[in-house]
Amino acid sequence: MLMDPDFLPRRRLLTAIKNAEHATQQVKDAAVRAAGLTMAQYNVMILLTETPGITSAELARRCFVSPQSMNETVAKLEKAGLIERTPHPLHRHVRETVVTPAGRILLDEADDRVLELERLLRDHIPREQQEVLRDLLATIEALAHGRE
Amino acid sequence: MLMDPDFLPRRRLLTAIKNAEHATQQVKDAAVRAAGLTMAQYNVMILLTETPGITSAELARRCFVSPQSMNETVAKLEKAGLIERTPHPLHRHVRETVVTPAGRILLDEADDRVLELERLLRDHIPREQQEVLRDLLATIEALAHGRE
DNA sequence: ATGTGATATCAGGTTACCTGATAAAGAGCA
DNA sequence: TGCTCTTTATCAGGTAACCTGATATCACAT
Repeated sequence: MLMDPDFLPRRRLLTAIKNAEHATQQVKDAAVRAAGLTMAQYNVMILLTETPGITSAELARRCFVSPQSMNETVAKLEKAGLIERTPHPLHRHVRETVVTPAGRILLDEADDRVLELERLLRDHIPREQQEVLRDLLATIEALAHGRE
Repeated sequence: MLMDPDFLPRRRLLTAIKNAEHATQQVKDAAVRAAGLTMAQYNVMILLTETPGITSAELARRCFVSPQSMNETVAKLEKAGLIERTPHPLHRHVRETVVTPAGRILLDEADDRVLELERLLRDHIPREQQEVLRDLLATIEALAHGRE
């Protein structure tokens, strides 16, 4: 059963995306782990830095994981004192989540190393190409989400 | 502690890559799971289709995982009858791995659905842009691998 | 013949997911 | 008021995919 050679795995956009992501993920993982965090924890804290005070349920939605899964990550971060969860003034069983100063220190340590990679990429890719890449990846993300 | 707004998470190439990969991965995962395979199994079988007869150790190297980890995946595929491992004629404790006809059927079933996504992407991205994207992602992969 | 290196594989452990089941509280409505 | 619907949070149990460490085996070069 012959396959169109233009659709062989090594010619696929999906393969190129997976490979690039996997390679960058490995570097990020080492950076994050060096600060004593896991990737899941790092991702949550990054989100909390951008939009402080969101709930665990909201974090789950933004990360496209189940609330239960996010709850696990958040519970571990809380026990480690890296985030704080305070009851919402109106809706008391809802808990607003923020990064603590201690968490911020670890996050910065991890993110500094991640940013080294980001800068490396930008130093090797012309600015206009960076825009093209961002656009293409956003298009792809949207197309994929439309398939779920 | 203020951050250069151009390096905020939502402006990062690394974020764009992660998001696109995650979205496509979800679709692929559903496709693969519908055929009764896991992503790890699918990836191994795809590699075996491109280069039949390679060893578990070689598969591990190409997937950037430990030999032990790959051994697990391969053992499960073998037990399910989806791959076959025959002793190398010269080096008898080395086992050459190939996809069985039964495995091929499941793989094709999974890959048909994955190719639907690949085609969707290509239908929405001009051909020249596809080349640009492949090049950029290959560059990024190489840069990241250089950092390990 | 002997040590080096590669392959294979067992054992044990972690992380990040998942589904299912509950509890608790606010929101909308009869 | 009381009742149902939805959302949030969380416990319990389970799985896939990784990891490190320890062994056994065998080819090969010194």
